[in-house]
Amino acid sequence: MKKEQLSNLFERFADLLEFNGDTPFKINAYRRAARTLAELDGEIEPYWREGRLGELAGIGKGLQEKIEQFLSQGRIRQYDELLERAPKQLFELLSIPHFGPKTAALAHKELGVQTLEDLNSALENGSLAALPGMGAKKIEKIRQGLEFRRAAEKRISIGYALPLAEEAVSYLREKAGDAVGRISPAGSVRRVRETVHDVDILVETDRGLEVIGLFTKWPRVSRVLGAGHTKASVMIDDRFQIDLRAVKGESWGAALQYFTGSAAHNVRIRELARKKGDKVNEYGIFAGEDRVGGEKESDVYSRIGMPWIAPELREDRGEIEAALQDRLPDLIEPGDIRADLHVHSTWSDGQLPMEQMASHLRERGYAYMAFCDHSRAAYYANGLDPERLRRQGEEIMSLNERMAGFTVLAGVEVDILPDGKLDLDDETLAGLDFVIASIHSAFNSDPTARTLAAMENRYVDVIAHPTGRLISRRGGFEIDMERVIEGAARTGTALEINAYWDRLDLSDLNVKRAVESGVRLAINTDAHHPHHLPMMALGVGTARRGWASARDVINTLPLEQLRKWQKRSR
DNA sequence: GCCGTTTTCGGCCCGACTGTTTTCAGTCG
Repeated sequence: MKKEQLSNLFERFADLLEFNGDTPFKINAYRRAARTLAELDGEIEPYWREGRLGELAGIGKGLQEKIEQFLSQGRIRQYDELLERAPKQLFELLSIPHFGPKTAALAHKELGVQTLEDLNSALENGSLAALPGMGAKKIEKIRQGLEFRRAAEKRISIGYALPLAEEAVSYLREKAGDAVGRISPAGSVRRVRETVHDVDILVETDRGLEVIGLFTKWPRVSRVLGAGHTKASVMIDDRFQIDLRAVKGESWGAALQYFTGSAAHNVRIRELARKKGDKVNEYGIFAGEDRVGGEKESDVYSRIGMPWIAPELREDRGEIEAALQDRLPDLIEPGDIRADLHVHSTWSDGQLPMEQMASHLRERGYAYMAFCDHSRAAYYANGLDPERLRRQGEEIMSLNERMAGFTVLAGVEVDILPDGKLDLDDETLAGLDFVIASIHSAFNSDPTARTLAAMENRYVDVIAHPTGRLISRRGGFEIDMERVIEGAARTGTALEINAYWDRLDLSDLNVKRAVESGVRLAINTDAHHPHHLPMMALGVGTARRGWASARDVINTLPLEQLRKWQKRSR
């Protein structure tokens, strides 16, 4: 993917410029262009061929020329020249906390530091400490930063971060009592990004020092990195950072808006405010010296003439334009979900028998659910053949007689085989209430064609985890999502947002594409244990990040309407 | 390097914290 290569190239270009002490605005221009490219719908080449590169946000004459150079020659001369003169591992060095471009340039110029190993030596032999401006504490921070960089290579899943944030909020609410008012997660956790690098919590209080003191004594805190009267940073399990910020009530809304981000969204918001002659910062909205708002988050938006924007949309992916034109989507809410349509039991690799599992789902307030255990090709998961499926169906019938006001559908997660056929015949599928199809093997045998073939089957209601990615382990198979979305729209098959923390598949961007094409979605937990059921919130969050409404999602439908929606009844 | 209903030049979001600075630079979010 050329656009991804270019996006990475521009990010590194910005690092190089920063290392060389170039102007910050120029550096930002490169980073903005990198972002535009990363989030571009479709390929970059057509823009080049049709001379439309200049239409892209933040791509002017100079960057256009660089993109053309890259696309025609595979490289950018100026970049190569900068790279030539920079330390060998510049990008690795710059990723070390507290070791920024200025310090890197100094260490390179004075000590010839080229690599992480060089830096380690310069720390060990005291030569870095001997440089001007390098005191003992700064050296210690860099040493810890280097250690941290080696330990924490990857980001943390939202599946871990969101519950942790909620736990921190509960702790504060309980311990701080009437010292605190409103408390909320902020940052990428509040935006429900699939991975985050820390958790931000905002608390309303007039007694900052006291509340922050309490927070640093939370038993889950393993280390306090810093604590003042407006902010504390702590580590959980020595590997995960939480930042707490204390603000006064009059600033609550402005602060919540500011600390929720994203950075790109906030830059746009502040620009708009400035054009109206206002100044927005984390303390409020100001016209000259006068405070004109900031107590409520919506103040920030209403002041610049737009409705409040849901946190999940705040990525500068068109939400600001939509808000200005009053065409923000009517986003799906957690309470819209009436069913979980992808749940496993001990009939395959689930950990609880159906009756217990079904009780947990009913307790969550759903009206119905579907057991979709694996089919026989998933032998590792004790997959079901037609005979065992028939017996499971009988058990579900008797289960339904005992479950008042709650319906259990007999379903299956049928494997899409390497040749594109399904692992069960149509007669068996016709005997079930609900059918999910998915790829679990042979990821390299044309997953696009196999998925398209599966969608042609009139009994297949949903394609589960369409890209097969595991966020912490693999990127997913090479699937042409554009064609899959077209196929789903044509055949009337839903695509799953698998809410399991390591999948979140479809991703937010793919959800947005699907919604724009009129494809229906199904948000399911793929639960193998009741502990997995709360992850529905991650799926709904991902749907919201993809601009989905309740009407885009089939498991918001009452059961009779779900049945009418199915292909088999059309 | 980008961009324009103040502008084709002169802006570009803005503040906290830390350390080593005796007045501010670097880093971070």
